[in-house]
Amino acid sequence: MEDQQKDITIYDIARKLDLSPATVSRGLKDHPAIKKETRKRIKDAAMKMGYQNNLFASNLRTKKTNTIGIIVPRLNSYFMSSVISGMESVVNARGYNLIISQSQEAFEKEIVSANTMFNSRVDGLLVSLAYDTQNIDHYEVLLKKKIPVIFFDRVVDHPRCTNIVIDNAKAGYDAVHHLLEQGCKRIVYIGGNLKRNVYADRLKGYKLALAESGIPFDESLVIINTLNEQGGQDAAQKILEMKQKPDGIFAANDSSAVACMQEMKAAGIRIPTDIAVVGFNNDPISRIIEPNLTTINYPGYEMGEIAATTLINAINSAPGSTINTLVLRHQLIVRESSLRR
Amino acid sequence: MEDQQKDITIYDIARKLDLSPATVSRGLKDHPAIKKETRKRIKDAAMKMGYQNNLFASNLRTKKTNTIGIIVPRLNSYFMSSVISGMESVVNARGYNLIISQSQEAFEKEIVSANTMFNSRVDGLLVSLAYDTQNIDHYEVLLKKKIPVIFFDRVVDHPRCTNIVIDNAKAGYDAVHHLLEQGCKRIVYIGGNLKRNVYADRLKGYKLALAESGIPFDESLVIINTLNEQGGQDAAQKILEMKQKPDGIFAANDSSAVACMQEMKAAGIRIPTDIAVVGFNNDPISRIIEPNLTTINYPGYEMGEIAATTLINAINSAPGSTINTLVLRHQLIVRESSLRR
DNA sequence: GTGAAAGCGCTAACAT
DNA sequence: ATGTTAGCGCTTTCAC
Repeated sequence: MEDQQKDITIYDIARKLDLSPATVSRGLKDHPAIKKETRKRIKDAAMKMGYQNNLFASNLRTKKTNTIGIIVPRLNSYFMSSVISGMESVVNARGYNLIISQSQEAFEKEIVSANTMFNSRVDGLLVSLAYDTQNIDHYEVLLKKKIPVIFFDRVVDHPRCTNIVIDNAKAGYDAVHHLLEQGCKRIVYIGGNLKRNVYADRLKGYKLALAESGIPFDESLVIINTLNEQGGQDAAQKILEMKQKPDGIFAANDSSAVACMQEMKAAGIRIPTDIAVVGFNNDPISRIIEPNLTTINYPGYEMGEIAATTLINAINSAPGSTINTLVLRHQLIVRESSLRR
Repeated sequence: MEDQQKDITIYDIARKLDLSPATVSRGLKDHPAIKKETRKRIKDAAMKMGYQNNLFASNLRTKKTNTIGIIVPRLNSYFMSSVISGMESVVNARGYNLIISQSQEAFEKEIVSANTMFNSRVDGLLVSLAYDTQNIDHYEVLLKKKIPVIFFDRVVDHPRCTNIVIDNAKAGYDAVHHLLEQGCKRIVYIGGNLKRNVYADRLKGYKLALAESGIPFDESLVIINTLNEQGGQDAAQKILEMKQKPDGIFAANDSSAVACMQEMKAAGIRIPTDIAVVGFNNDPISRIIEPNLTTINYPGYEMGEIAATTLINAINSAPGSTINTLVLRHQLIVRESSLRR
């Protein structure tokens, strides 16, 4: 009997304390117009009676939800977990809730997720685009209502959205420049859909580094796929079948780099002697594979923190945030997989 | 000007169609009492006017939120991502939303998360306990309101909660039995806090397998720590310092097993010749480490699906769900790290 | 410093 | 088959 009781409301507290609901509401919120002592009485009573703020009622009134949405391609990478972790830490500290949705790397599902977020009336949205997202019309409905949308990692230019990224072109350049320094002449790039800035920009860096060394760009050395384990294996297959063997690989993520290395090792290729390899992300697996994988450190946790902070600032300041792009620092981490001298 | 317009409500639709708000509300919900044709008119108008259901208003009325909460220790493991993925798939299909919170393996933070979930008025809660959670009093407030709570993986017995697990004792037995078959005589167990069923039960299985082979249990072969990378390294250190070297290791997760292997390899120990190793979870890293790690396959995705389905059933059927424990199938996967004959 | 009253948008019991 | 009405619990303007 004593479970399933009705919820305590501010009316119950008001009655008990012989105050008006309005005063109770104010007292609970530490409104300065209420006497300190009254405030204390109210809070004590609320505590004792097991009062619990009804978010739906207040959201209905105030039209703020204190909820932030996140749409990511997938949760299952070390990078993404770090990002989410960073977001959670700032969001919680600022009193917001988080709802997370996975697009499963699919455009269609991303649209559904965006609508769900809209219907849940999130105060703001953090997005990393799916692999094959074609356009971002599905975010217009939020933007039209001045709900800020911030893109991170896999971003797209939009006049009203801030982007949080690393300098992918520079990172790609750093990776390939390093391979060239190690004496590589024929370097394969394994990347994802070039619609995604991260893969396109890393390719730009690749090209720039080659150009700088006077090496002509060779289309046939660019392999595009989904960059998962299967993708890495497929890439290895392609490389093994090349008539003119490459001597370096720059892969746009560590999972594909590792899968590719395993396949090549199984085929008797020595790394780095025959082929030097550089990955991307500094995933823990880069320190498990043998030889340990040279990679680009990607500050996921910090990216999450910054994206969330920027979003909350945008939510709380009326005018369209003026920051266009925020670029975090990356770093080449050299390990054995690429060391040839 | 045309952005930031006021939301369209059922009143707007009612006025436009010369109907009552009640009829519109019913029409939108496909209430059978409304003429098919009227329903269509209502829906068309809603679509055209850009109507969007206000969840707060309906939640306030109905006291159902269509939201399910998840509390997990951490998001950053392959296992957890798989579980969440499985949950998301069924939850979405059934029209529920998901809110996810990480306890960061800390009791204190788990309490906060539980309260947040309660305040968000989730319809049900899926929980895997933090490393050092002492008791589950913080879920009583939900249970008292008949909000179903289901534990998965790291569970605890409670008369009103269903548990979704694998048979950890049997899995531990399988792992150790396999090591014994391979000729191991002194087997180390690396596990986590024995307050957690998963680690306690795996230890039980370990003991049982030893007992069966007539090998006396040796307390000094049990290493308890946090099972992360650091934990694995620490365990390796301890093992290297043992006067009487063990010839087998059963680690309660793959990350610690892998970190331990790396440390031992660096110290010149040969695996499996000097020491055979078995891990737990079938994390992708088990196929990256060399030699590939023998492990227990843990069906994370399925566990997520089943936990979510069970929860939704509990939400929709008034009486206390009668299922107490649901046990999924596990499987020993033998790879090179343990093969000595 | 506190109270009265209206209304956020929706639903459901009760009419008709 | 549709309409009337009341109310979910909270916030906030205006009054005192």
